[in-house]
Amino acid sequence: MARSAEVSRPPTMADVAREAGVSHQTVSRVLSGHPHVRPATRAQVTAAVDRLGYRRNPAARALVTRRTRTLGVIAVNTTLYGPASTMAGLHEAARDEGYLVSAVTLRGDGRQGLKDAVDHLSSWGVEGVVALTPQRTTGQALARLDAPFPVVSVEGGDQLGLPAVSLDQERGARMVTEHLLAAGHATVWHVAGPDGWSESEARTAGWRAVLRERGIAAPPPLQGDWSPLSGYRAGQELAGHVLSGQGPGVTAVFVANDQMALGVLRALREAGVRTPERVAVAGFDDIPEAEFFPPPLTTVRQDFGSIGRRSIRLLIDHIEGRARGAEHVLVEPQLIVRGSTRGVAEV
Amino acid sequence: MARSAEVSRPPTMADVAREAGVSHQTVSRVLSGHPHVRPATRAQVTAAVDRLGYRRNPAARALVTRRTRTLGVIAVNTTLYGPASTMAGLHEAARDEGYLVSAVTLRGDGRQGLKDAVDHLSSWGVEGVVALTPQRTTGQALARLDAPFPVVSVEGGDQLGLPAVSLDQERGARMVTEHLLAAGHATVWHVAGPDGWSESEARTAGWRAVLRERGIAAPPPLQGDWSPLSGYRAGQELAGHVLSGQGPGVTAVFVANDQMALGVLRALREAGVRTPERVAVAGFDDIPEAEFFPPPLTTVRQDFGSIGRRSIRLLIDHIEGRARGAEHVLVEPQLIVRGSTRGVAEV
DNA sequence: GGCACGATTGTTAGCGCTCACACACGGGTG
DNA sequence: CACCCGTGTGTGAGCGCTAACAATCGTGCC
Repeated sequence: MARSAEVSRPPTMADVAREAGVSHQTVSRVLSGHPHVRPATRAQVTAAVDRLGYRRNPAARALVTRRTRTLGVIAVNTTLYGPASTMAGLHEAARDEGYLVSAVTLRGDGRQGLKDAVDHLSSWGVEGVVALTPQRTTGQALARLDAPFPVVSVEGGDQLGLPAVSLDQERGARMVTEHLLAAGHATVWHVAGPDGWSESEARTAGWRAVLRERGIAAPPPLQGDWSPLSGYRAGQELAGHVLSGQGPGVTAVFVANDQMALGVLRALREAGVRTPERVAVAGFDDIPEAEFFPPPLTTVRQDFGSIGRRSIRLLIDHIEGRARGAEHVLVEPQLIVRGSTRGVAEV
Repeated sequence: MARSAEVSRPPTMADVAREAGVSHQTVSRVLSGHPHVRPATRAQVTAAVDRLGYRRNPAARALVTRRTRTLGVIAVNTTLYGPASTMAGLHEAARDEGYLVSAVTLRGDGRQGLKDAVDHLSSWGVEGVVALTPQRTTGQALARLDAPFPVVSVEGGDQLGLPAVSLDQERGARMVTEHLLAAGHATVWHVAGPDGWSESEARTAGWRAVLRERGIAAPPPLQGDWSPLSGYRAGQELAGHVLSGQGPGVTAVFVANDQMALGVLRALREAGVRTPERVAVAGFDDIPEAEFFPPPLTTVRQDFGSIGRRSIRLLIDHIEGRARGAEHVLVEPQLIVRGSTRGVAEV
């Protein structure tokens, strides 16, 4: 490791060149895998690199190549299972493609928060952004932002004019609804997610479409905010209907996500309404806990990891000029049938 | 927006200088908030910046300042609630301090995977790393890595010789155990997490310490792997003890995390063992679902967000030379008492 | 035997910014 | 009235790297 005694600055390409007895350009060529380098030279350079523990300075590279190989992610609530899993897929794919990913959580609401987030990423020179903006207004704000780099929208709804990736929410909702009808239920009730969320709206739309197609009247949907508590409240209301025996009978409920379904199950249980014997319940997402709910929850699995990976690939295709336009990648949902909709009690 | 017609390259500081009729140095001064600039000049520069939509090139800055203001995070499984929440806190704090954060998930096991992760971050010039490495071996590998930048360990156990942040796991375990004993239970059973995880070991240690202090024999701990399924299996075993009436009576169980507790609850329910009347159950973490478990789960709340924020601050203190050495920041746990350990059934 | 051409290596110029320094100016001080 | 010092601004020199071009050395072919 003996070398000229600078105080303790990391070695530069020139240091390596000197050590290997070649020019700095040759070092650069070896490091970037340029073809026309004699094997012997290459070996010398590699040895010198190892000896000195040299690493290329990314800032200097970025300065001259105008490529930072850095991507940004904008998300709302990354502590939930879905977004967190999507992020994991995102990071993995980006790393495989040789990019760095940095995430920013949206703070404050819509317009300004979004602009701040984009600015933050922008000031670090990201080459593109994946935005997890499930709320309609945020998606629209995003589309209007006109960022100086490609933006891919994930679960951001349809009409944004941006390249997008999402689960086929409507299809998933149809699958659950059809599953419940096939089990002999006369109709299917629905606990919807909050207004203004594209996922929420697509799931409701899918549910409604199936009922319409079969000429079944859709009961008035209840509404929650994705939280278990809101599901609990909706569940209490449903239990009321069951016990009072009024209106179209409540025998099957499609809840727009698993967390709310947990709340619904609790409310039904507290009211003495047995699941699935008296009321069948299904959710959406397939969070890891769903299999252990009382009873195990029938739900629609979203392959969040795959959504993340697809969106990174789409983004990179745009950055590297292999894609243009606003294509929409749809990921297939999968119905997971468990005890909460089976004829037999599991618990 | 009229300006000299380069093809379409983003404006440089020189462009702004020309536009504002000053030198590039003055622009730099304005942008970095240098004091000795006449207000009028400052205004001209700001106006020119706005007019041109100018942004400083981060690569050029980093090249000369030798500061990338980028941090790395290494984590294992970021899809779980705990790590995901910690990450969120981390990102937030870093953004407030003007740093960019990039995360990398560990792939493969211990040594090599860790080295690859560090290399990846390193090649992007991170100035420091926060490592969420709850497994003992990973933590040790990390300590031995001798990275060229500060590393803060989160929940990585004690003896690593690295600056560290963690929840006071042992204290949390003591709180639950004491809570259960105070409710009149003769002893407390334990479903532990997997071997080799510092959190698992600290929780077991806290539980054992309380029993020892009171001269109570510790029942043999069962063991899971954090998953609901493993909790379910442990729960079946416990249910067996309860029903057979053998050995020291099972009336209270401290489960090392909430997800396993969910499995335990299900197993007990299936075996007809009522909670909390017959057996009280407590968990650890306070995941959002815990409040809606059947019954609502008594647990120890970890303030994951705060853990994330503290670790970023600690890391930045090291980077900026305000701290040295291997101090260990402990975050206080909080006991959350719910129906699963109350004398009265909630459900 | 000379020349074209590909393989291999070196030389030169920046990329866009900050730092160190120089310079100009004005008002107080001895 | 010369001098000093603080304020405000400009000039020049790189940071460490890649891209473009230039130079050198063979080798095969006519």
